[in-house]
Amino acid sequence: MTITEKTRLPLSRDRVVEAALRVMDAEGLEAVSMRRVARELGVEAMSLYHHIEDKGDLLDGLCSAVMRDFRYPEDRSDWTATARFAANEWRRVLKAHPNVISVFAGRRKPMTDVDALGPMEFALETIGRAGIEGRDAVYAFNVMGGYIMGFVMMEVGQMFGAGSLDTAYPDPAAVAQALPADRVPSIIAALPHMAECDPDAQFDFGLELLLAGLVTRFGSDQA
Amino acid sequence: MTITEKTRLPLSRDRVVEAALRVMDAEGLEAVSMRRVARELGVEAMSLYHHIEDKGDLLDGLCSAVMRDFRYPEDRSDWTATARFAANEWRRVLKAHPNVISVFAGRRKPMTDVDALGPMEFALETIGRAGIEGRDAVYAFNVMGGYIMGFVMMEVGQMFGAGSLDTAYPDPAAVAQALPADRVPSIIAALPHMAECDPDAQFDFGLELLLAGLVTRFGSDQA
DNA sequence: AGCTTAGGTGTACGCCGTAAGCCTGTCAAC
DNA sequence: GTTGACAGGCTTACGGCGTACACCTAAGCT
Repeated sequence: MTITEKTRLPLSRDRVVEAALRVMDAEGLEAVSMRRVARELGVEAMSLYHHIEDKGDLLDGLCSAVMRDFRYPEDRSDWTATARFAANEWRRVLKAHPNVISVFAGRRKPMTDVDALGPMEFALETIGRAGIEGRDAVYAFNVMGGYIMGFVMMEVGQMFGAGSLDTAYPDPAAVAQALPADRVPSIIAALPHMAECDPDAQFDFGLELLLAGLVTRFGSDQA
Repeated sequence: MTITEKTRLPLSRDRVVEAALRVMDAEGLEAVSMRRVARELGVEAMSLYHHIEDKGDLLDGLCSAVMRDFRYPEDRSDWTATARFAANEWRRVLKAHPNVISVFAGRRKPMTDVDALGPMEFALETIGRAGIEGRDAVYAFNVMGGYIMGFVMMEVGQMFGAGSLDTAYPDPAAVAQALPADRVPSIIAALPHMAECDPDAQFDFGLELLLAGLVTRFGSDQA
């Protein structure tokens, strides 16, 4: 189909997903509706269905698009360094689109898109390079993956008081105000430290704990 | 208000939240609408607004209700045992309502309900008993909490092929079918092990890694 | 020239959250 | 005992949602 006198780019699955990503980043996940995404493209809602199955398919596309930003290192000689890199990269792509974690959380089926699976393949490959195989590899993957996903989820959600991103931490004093002071003394005591903590350092802290645990459990041979 | 001739229980926030929980467990999160919950109670949608602020408030109530199932141990003498207990309990309450993890993931503000905060208070208290204080306590909490949340999220989502719950694992052969075989060899190799793995054992595996890491980092005094 | 088809549009249906107002039964104040 | 406030139900209505279905147009074939 040639471009009409309006000189409008033709739609495509990628363009639709990109537009949805923009809407999600700018206005939140609940703003991602067929009509809103279509408007973003100067088009009617029903036109999107020529390029995606349905809304679920669009959300799957969002997950894949986010994962496609994952960068792979050239040097993979040291597996712990590679694992560190992968973990940080995973967190980076998730935090680049803070609302996408809700989409992942809402999924009830395995991914099949090869773009979305690339990072997982890379992670398993790295685990294999560490000499961790079979059942142990799955253990290692789920432990690391769970940690990363959960950490980001708590981080972007400011779920238990500690947030990050560009939105500042909630003021500890204000949060404490909203709490029944005598019932949750340990939380109150922790609040100021939540505000002052560097989330990157926290993430690294747990990451090193897990990596060290994996190393002592499985040795540290490289390939 | 006395009970009318229809002998219907009066509504209350707790009854509304309970009904919503039932709907969510039976029909999924997207079925939790004002009208559906009202129908569950034999009532009209607008009646709910006399007991909850709005839908967001209802979802907050779901989170609190789930956390209220958290059981606390009597014996807290050994802090690692207590931490293990708390982690397992946290996972248990989340898995008892597999869709609630999406609600948590969608939250963008700290919790203030004391019922929902009880487990967090308990966790921080336990961490304190381990002699971990201040900034370190926040680190430990976020690391453990992130791990638990993320593990459950991946577990109930069957996100990367490995699921659990009563729904059986996806057949590894069938999943492999849907994959571009040559592009993701490590995933293909891991699939059968995902199917055969015990998720409880996986969870414990990572949990022990983290606990051991915390112990070596901070010593193991008890209180 | 005529056919197929890809890719856009418009209309319509049954959901959704919720604002606004109404109706009735309870209960405290008089 | 009457009255007035009000708690807690109900009804209606509005705008937005996902999407089924029918339609239109123009490109690319034979």
